[in-house]
Amino acid sequence: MSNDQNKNYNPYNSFDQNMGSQQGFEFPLISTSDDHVHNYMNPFMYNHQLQNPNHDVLSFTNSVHGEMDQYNMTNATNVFDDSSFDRQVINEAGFASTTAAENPATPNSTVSFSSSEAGVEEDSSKSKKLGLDPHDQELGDVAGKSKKGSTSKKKGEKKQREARFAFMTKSEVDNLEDGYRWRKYGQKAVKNSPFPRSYYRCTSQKCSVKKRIERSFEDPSTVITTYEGQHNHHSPATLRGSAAAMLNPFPTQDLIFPSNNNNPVSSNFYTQYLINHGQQAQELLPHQYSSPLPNFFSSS
DNA sequence: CGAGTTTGACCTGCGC
DNA sequence: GCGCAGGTCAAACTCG
Repeated sequence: MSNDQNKNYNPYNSFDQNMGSQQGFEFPLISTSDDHVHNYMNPFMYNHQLQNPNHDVLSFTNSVHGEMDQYNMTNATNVFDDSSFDRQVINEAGFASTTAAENPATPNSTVSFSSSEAGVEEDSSKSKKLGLDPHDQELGDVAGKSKKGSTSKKKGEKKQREARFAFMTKSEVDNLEDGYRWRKYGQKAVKNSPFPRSYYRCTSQKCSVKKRIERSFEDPSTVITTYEGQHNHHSPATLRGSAAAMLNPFPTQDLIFPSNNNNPVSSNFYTQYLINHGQQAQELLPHQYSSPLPNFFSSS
């Protein structure tokens, strides 16, 4: 994909054309019309993950770095204000991400969405255009590199990226409770945004999971959280008896997914999950999202 | 006193 | 090569 093409690339278009119809699902949020602009790849990720368990999940929600226009996501605020959108917990999106991260078939994960699939470029320079940064090519080197400049990466070696998953929540609180303990290790001002980006690492030893939290400059009430890597341990909250935290590595509060009143099933992750697992859909409160337990949540 | 946060310096990659 | 931006380090600091 050329730069110009990349610039105008809309993942929703691509998915709609290349993936959605093939898989027999309807995802009403995958739309490029101004009235249905969504910064959620989650149903995409979810469905894609079901069909392609070997693929990592990436989200385009990194495109907050002044690049939203490229994806026609400028109406994010309207999305959140739209009463036709449901609010659901992250479970489904979470396991969609974690499936790839924990799938033993992918010891060294690679970028999932090639241009032939969804138009996501693996090339680091193009990734940057998408709001992805080249540092994310790195895998496993938790500390990155020493301050002295030494690096575990040999010269010319291509860094590999940890599985990443980003999503947006509408919340006054930046750091959403997700059952894990995090240590903040940095904060940076974000270009073109009045809101800083905070960097967190999982406090558990030998766990390389990181997350970044920043507020959308377009919708200050929206928090963008990006998880990177996979926990190699259970949630500390497990020990405290939090069922939700046991099963869900992602925040359970106020996560927003678009829904479609005309087709609530297709837009409901949980329901879709149940359907795909031959179970009856039912309404659940966030704290009830404890069953079924996706087996890929269990640590190996 | 340990755990977590703050913050300026440093490192790296990329575009020009 | 230089400047910029993102990401990380680590000493100093805060808090319970």
